[in-house]
Amino acid sequence: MTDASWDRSRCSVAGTLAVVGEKWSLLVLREAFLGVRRFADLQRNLGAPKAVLTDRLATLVEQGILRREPYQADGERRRHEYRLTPKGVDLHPTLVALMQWGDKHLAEDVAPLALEHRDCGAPVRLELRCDAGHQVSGAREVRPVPRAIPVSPG
Amino acid sequence: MTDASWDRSRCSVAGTLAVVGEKWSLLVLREAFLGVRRFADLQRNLGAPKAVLTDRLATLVEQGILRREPYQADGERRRHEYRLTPKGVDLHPTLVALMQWGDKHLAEDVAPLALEHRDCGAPVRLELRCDAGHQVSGAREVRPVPRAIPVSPG
DNA sequence: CCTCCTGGGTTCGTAAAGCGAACCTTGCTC
DNA sequence: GAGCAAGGTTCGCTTTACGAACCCAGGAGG
Repeated sequence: MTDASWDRSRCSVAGTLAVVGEKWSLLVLREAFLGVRRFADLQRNLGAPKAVLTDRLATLVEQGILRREPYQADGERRRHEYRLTPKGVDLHPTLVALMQWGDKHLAEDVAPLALEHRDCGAPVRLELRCDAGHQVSGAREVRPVPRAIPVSPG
Repeated sequence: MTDASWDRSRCSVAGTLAVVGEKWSLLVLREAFLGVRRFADLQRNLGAPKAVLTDRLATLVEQGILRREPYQADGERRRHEYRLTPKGVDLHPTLVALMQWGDKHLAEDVAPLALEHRDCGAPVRLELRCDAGHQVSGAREVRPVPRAIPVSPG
């Protein structure tokens, strides 16, 4: 029972999923990180229904994860594109985490997309570290500590 | 157009989301990482409908993320509990990433759950690093490099 | 023995979300 | 002024989520 004694209703995992946990949301953000910004390109790359995509984009804009910016291509009408805000950029590790898991457990041959450090070209990966500088090798080395509104102690 | 030129259908992000992207799946895993293993506890903590929970658990077991293990409590009937497999444990960074984002962007006062290094008690966080040992400060320092089946070059 | 209780489900009917196809609108080119 | 394309909206259908009710096994208690 010990580990159940904190208030799930304000859990950050749940909160984040409430914002980006719907179908397509994270895939839209994947595209955003790949530099895709226009509705039609998103729609083509994702294969999502337009209505759903419209709705997801609106939600992400509303949440401050994307922003809608006007742009003007040569000899074309004024349109707008969707770009990541800093708040959206902060979701990068989440996507990397999902990608790394898929690369390890789903890839049939080789990972379809590599991430490399722009400065040195070396492959990039996510790591857990503590503030004392130790690398944390796995989940078992991490202790979750509830902070808010503990169940009234006996 | 450059960044759109690889095969999304085998994207690891999409693949991972296909496995754990449904509603409740990641929250079930959150509970698993907190040590919750029994159906009734999961149901109580999550507030998910039983039918959905049953279905998610079955999917996660099928996918090799959880395993169903028999156990026997004192003076009770033989039941089974759900435990993370190594494949499931590998989803830890994903949950940490979601949590960190929520802690930063949704928390009203203080993060409801802290993670600390079991050995030294220091707070733990996710970091991007390259194999050359550099810390990668943000998404902009990462270059995505498609590897599979590029569009036939002109 | 019969009933209650509890964990772990299944079965329902309804409400919401996702879906593809069709349609609309704006403003460009021809 | 016809055609086209981006970026949507609308529509009807299918799938999924939902909560409430029910079921089943087995130990406890009378």
